[in-house]
Amino acid sequence: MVRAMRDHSKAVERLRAAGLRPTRQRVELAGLLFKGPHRHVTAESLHEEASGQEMKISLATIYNTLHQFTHAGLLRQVVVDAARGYFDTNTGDHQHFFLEEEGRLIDIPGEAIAVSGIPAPPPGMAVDRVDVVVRVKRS
Amino acid sequence: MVRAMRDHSKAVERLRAAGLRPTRQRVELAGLLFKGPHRHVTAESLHEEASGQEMKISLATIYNTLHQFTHAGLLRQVVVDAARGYFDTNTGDHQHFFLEEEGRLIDIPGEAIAVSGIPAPPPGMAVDRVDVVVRVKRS
DNA sequence: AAACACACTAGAATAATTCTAAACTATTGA
DNA sequence: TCAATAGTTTAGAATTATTCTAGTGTGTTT
Repeated sequence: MVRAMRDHSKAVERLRAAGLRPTRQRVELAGLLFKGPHRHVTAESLHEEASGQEMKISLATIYNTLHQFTHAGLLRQVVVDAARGYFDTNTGDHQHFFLEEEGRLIDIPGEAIAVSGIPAPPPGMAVDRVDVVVRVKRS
Repeated sequence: MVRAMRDHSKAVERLRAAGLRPTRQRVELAGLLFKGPHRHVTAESLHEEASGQEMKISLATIYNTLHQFTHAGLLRQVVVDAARGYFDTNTGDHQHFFLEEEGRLIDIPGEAIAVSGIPAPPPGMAVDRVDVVVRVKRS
């Protein structure tokens, strides 16, 4: 009970800090996403997970929420596969292995990897973010 | 006429070398894709271009052909944006700037950029390819 | 507790892509 | 040269992921 309260209020705080109203749906999804270790989800996978835990949240809300969380910097979107957006709870500096056959992502810590020699962006443009995807296959 | 013949037979050679039958559609698309300097296309953009030049090629064939060319190593697919696959005629070692507002790609030469410190892939897996996308925005 | 702005939802709509099955065409070998 | 055949193209339907719409519900502020 105490524990449940703590988790819940942590999610509420997190949402408030991000300028998002702590609605029931957002709090529940934040619970799933940020309770444990970092993870990668798709809208569909998160929706199934929530439904499996008797949370009543529409798929449209999952999409909205994932994008809102992303805008707020709580998630980061990783694009590896046309037509499938993965959202990562780890927004820190890191990159990914992408297992092509399985469609699965594995983190590569930011300290491990370095990209050097990026040319100056076109005039008037600034680097927003550098994504590295290391595609791997069964050998 | 002589020139046209030469271009045409180069495309045919290229396709034969890749193990693809030089059908009318494939030859025409190869003409568009490989005639000039390297370029980035989507299925839709290539279809419009072909249609604009009175080539009668269905969109389904454009999709098939882009994927066949990609398997054959004639193109490389760049994934930057969920739900939009860009195909690049430059299959050599290079990376991309992605202009987020415009949805446009700009090449970064392979010599310029270097990725170091990639950890060993999971056991039984081998690196297929490393993609770097430098996302830029108006500053 | 009322009022307001914002959020949620089901279901329709959209967009990109893939599938299907019938019609066509390049290649092969007689 | 001309079938046979194996691979290719096509229109249109189907699928998949995602976004939109507009009506209902809820958190916040006073």
